[in-house]
Amino acid sequence: MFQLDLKSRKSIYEQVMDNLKELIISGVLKEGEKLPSVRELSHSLTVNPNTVQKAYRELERQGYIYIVSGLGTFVSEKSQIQRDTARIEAIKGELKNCIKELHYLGLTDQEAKTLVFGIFKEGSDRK
Amino acid sequence: MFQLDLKSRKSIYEQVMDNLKELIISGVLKEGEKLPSVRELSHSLTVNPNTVQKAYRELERQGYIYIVSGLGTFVSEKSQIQRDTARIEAIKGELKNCIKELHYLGLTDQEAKTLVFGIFKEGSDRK
Amino acid sequence: MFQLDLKSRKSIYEQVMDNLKELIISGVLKEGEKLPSVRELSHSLTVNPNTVQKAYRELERQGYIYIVSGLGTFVSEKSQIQRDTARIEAIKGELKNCIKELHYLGLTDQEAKTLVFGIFKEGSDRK
Amino acid sequence: MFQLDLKSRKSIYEQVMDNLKELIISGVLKEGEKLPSVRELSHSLTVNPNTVQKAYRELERQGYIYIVSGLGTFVSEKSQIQRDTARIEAIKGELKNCIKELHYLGLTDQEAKTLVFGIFKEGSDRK
DNA sequence: GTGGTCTAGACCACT
DNA sequence: GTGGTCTAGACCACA
Repeated sequence: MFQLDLKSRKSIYEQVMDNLKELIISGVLKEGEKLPSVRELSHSLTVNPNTVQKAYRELERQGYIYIVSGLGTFVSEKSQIQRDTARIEAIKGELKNCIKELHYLGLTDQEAKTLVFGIFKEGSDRK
Repeated sequence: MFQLDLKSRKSIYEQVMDNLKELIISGVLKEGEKLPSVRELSHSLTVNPNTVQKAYRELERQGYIYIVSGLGTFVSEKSQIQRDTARIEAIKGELKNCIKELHYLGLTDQEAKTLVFGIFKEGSDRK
Repeated sequence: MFQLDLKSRKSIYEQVMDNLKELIISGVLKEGEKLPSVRELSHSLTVNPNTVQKAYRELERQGYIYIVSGLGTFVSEKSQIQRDTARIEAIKGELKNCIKELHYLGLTDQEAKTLVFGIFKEGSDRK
Repeated sequence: MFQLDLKSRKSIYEQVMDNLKELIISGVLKEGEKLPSVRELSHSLTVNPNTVQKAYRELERQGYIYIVSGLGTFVSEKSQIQRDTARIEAIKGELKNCIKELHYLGLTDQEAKTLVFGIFKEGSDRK
């Protein structure tokens, strides 16, 4: 389904969440579709089931999926996904800091913009 | 000098780092200027000296300050940091993660771009 | 696993680092192999866990090991370290200092060269 | 007389020692010649007198100079300089470790030798 | 005075 | 169980 990077500093459950989010947002996992069971996924990732469960629970909290006890876990309708504006603001803050730091490191405004654009470009190329 | 948010999810030493970096980048702390000693700062923040030291050491590793044992800690010359391509790459990575996360949060590519642009615009307005 | 010399002028965490590096380089600890946990090693060395952790973190920074929070610490693949030109430069610096010091100690350039050659010779003999 | 690098991790008194040693070994400071007084040198280096004094004391211990109370400090006869064989062995150990590490980093024996030679070459070029 | 190392112990998040 | 952070101290070498 996807791969984890143990060497990353990100915790494993976060990586699982991020990967699943990506699959949902990109439409690979469609609305209403059933996710693999905790056991299945934990086995295929060779990861502790608790870790997968934590990822599922957090994704449910954020509205991406819903868990039906005894039946399985399913992708929510798009409209269910809450826009976590607080989180968005936090990220905006981080972005600001990064850009400020780029300036401090000697990049011109233009260079910084080019760098950021490059990231968007990479992203859309990959798709 | 600045305030910490003990309730934040960010660890204290990271907050110390970010605050100091901010002060350096914004020019409040000038090149060559002496930072408060580990003990001073730890006292004024009512935080353990080890915590401040950890922040100082990491900032030194990133090139923002240099530590002279027995003398004190000083802001590096900008020229020391510039051309630090490794650091720029690291920031690029952070930016990537931020942008990825915006997508996760449901923003379209276009919305994310607009948000990032806004940051650049704010920056140039402020000047 | 190994022994520390508390009387040494080297700090404990450096001794831990050097010993582990030696074990990794010599192949006693193989790629991917799990290192003892911080607590285990600190206990078996009768040393504070923080001290071991410091050694582990520095070794991670240098690329020799990688740390997975909650899982353990593992020896990096060699390929991760190779081509680490920054590290090579750092070693070159150390070598320079050593050679400078030999000169300080009164060895002529020729004597120093002979000594260094001897090391290469030993190495190839041992093979 | 010479310059210090505060950003170096070497302690200042060690830098003073090393510089003076270099001047003595290279013959710039000749046998019997008077060294600058602690005050003079500490002033010209803008350094704490205690620091210079510590360097002088240590150099005396190693036989490079001798201190005559009330008169000044002088360069020893060459024959006085003790060959600190223990120290030489220690350095040899460090060199061994460095070279081992170079091998581990993927350098061939030949590449390592070339690198080490380069250092000797630089040194003699500078003279 | 400065930073550097270390101990003994605590609490936390993650696996 | 794992590592990560933090506190409240202590002692050291250096300036």
